[in-house]
Amino acid sequence: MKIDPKSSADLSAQIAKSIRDAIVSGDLIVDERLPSESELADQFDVSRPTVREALKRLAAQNLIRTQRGATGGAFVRRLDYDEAQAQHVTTSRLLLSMNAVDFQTACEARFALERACAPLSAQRCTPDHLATMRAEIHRQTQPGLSDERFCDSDVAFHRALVDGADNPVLSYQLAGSVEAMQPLMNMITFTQRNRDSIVELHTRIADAIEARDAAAADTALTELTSYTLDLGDQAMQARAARKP
Amino acid sequence: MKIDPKSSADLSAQIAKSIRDAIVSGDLIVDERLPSESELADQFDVSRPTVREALKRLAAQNLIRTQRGATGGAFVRRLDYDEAQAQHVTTSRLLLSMNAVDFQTACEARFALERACAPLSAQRCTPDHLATMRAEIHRQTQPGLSDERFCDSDVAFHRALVDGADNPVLSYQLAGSVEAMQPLMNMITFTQRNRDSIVELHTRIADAIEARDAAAADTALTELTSYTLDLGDQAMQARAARKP
DNA sequence: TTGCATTAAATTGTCAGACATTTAAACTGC
DNA sequence: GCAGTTTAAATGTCTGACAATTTAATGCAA
Repeated sequence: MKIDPKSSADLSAQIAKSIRDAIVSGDLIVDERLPSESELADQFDVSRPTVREALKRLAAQNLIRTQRGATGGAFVRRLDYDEAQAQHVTTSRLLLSMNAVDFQTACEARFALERACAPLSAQRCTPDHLATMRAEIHRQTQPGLSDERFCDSDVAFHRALVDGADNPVLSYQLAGSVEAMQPLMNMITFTQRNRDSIVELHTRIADAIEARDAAAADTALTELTSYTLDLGDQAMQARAARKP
Repeated sequence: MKIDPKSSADLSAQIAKSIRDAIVSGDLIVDERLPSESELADQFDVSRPTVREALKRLAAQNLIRTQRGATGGAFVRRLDYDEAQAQHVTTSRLLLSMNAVDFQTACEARFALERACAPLSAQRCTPDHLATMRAEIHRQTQPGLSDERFCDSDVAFHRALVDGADNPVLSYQLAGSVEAMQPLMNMITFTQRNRDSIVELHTRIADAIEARDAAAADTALTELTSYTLDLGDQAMQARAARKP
């Protein structure tokens, strides 16, 4: 293994890329042990700190894990759904906040994706998922619930809906989208009337899913979309009025 | 700033988390300069190599960029759509390969999501996007096109469809899903008859989008979904027969 | 022979200090 | 005022060392 010496990039970045490529291409398989830091330093003809910086880059991407001790070292790590999803949520949130994505755009994207999995959820949803949805709806009716808790419950409801499609890849993609929007949703003030309307729509969605009625679920989701968009518009206008 | 000394985690991981939290929470804003490595070392009471390992972790997540020279340092980086998307694709691909996600699951997820944006695309698609779709369809009819190139073109076609929805958040989420599936699609051998069928379906989709007919687009996409699933099944069976 | 405590070895984690490289600003001479 | 030079600040890299952790080997006693 050798690194292009005339490349202007950091050595640690080049080394990280080299190892990452080996992992992505399947050249290094899950749980395989990488050479020790000293060996890597020799192979790449750099010092150990440089190798370590490269390994830390990979660790930050959850591509490897390290173990200390005699049989320790760096091992290729199996990326599981939860980790990937957490990464996805973090990245999506940063993307929304750093690029000042407006509420409409994010909301539209979220509900469009959610509608995509509603038919599948109507087909395959288990009693477990339905129970979760009902429980969250009930939580949303409780008096004295803070706006933030209401949003939490809203996310939990929609996660159950998505998970009901029984497709982990879909869940991974969608949960990222739904949870990434939470900070934006948290800017909304939910009046009692708002909550009543949302709870009613959630109930209709749950009923439709339970009845295996994809069309009804789609209709309710569409209404929820426009209702949420309206709420967002009002919140934005209120914000604009406060800070002219 | 100080770090929990009794935590068992790596110092560099703790420092990275501390800085990452500051960025995600908005405490550090885009293009803001972090203290120099020496200053950070003093603040966190660790050595400079340890700080550097932490910074490399953040750099690997595209959260910071570094500049050398007198006015250099580490700066909070604006995460743009392309970068986030590239990250998303990489993560998704690894997730699929490392967890041996089967073709059906990935395919179902992909087309479910794609159907979600077809109505929006039918509403807003520009002549530009349509032209791209037509061009890719034409490319798919060319004789002597390798299976891999055919897949490339397929991805490009669907990207144009997705981008036609004119919602960058949707594009970001979906492109991840579509492109992540490409390695799986590449395992399929496309016969001339297969290609003809796909091209016909693509044409129907493009026609529907051009006619602003969301329902027709949805129908064609549904057919394309089941057709692709069939192709996948055949490919899997062929594989199983070759390697019993 | 078996069981247990001790020791040794390998590996990552951390530190200190040094030098190289790059970049922009300050300075100097004209 | 301008061009070239110097200087200072910052990251990039290297060397060598030591600490902490974990496993394996070793040796001794029952």
